[in-house]
Amino acid sequence: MTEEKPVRRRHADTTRQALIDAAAGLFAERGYERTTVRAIADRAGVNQALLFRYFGSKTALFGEVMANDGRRRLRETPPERLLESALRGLLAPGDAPHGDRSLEVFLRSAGGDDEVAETSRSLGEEYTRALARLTGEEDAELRAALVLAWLLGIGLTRLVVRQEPLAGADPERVSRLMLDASRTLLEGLA
Amino acid sequence: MTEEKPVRRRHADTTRQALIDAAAGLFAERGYERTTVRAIADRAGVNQALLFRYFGSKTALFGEVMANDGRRRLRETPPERLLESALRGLLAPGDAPHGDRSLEVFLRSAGGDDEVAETSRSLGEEYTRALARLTGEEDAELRAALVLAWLLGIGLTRLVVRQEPLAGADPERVSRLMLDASRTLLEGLA
DNA sequence: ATTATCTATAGATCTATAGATAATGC
DNA sequence: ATTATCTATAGATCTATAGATAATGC
Repeated sequence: MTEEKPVRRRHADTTRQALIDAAAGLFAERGYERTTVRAIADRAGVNQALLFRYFGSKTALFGEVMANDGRRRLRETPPERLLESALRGLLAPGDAPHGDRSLEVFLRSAGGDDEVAETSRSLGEEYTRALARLTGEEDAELRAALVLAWLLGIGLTRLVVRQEPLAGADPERVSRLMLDASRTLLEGLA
Repeated sequence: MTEEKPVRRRHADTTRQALIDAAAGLFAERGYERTTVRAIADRAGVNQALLFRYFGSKTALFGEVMANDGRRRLRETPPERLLESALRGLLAPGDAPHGDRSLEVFLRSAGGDDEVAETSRSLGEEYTRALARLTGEEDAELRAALVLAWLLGIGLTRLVVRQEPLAGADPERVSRLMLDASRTLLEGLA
């Protein structure tokens, strides 16, 4: 019942980070468009005017979130484990090991704002390049892009649209089916 | 330079259909959220108040569009050609044979309104059931759902996010890679 | 007389800004 | 004195409605 007002020193960097964290969470839960600057500020426990003071605009904050959090998995995961890591992140968002929810943000924000789409596109292209390193086929990038598209489609169906039977399926079974077929595709056996 | 004011009799059914057609086009181009009721009315050449008179609300019009146009491909295409037809529709929206752009609408509207997501979900589940008829595997529906997810992911990457190299890839090559791998998956060989 | 259509506007958002207030550091 | 924070509000949307106007059918 007590107001959870964390003892927050007046410190710009702390506030900035609180806004980034709040935005990252809300963008992942609702997507860019459905998240209001006021909701972000409320979750961060500060006034919404500060969002504009520190980031200038809502789209700029989105870019900051993607630049900060969004590439963590790409940095920390070796390419050969990237696909599995990303897939598990989408199938069981609860137990995310590094808390990179950027693919969720991507999926929930894709349809909207142009500047947002641009930011999302460049993240996707980085994933594609990383996955393309796994295969020596001459059309490596296209095959990698198809595998990434599959990953995104599964996330879209399961998380965003919540469409059965994928939404309720066992993560292990989904992973096995998808990863096996992807490996075949990347290795040029199909 | 002349105003294209089609000679339109005052006829409720005609106006209703004009609104549905205009909405179908705009939803496919921009998605539900980014399409305003005013834009729909303008394209239909009527006043925006009529949209509410005939459909009650913007979400209700969305439902009407999906019910009308959205299931045309499902009705007219035999299951064994459904996947290829839908894929080609997404890869080359220009030469759509029956003008069913409901999957585009689906992709561009997925992240938004809850009622819209509900409508989209049920369309997706119909596709899944149709595709599941192609395989006798015990997990037919899950395999079909994975194939549909792939289709949606390709559409999302190519049409909505416009991410390379998929956005600019040759439709034939994409089709071949995707359909071959899907066939393997549906037939339980993978 | 009926009903299709339009005008005008309410009411609810939402992003962004200008300027006041309050907390820190020298 | 500086700067982090908040108050108050402008200005731009957007959906939806109430009520006036105009075209059709008997």
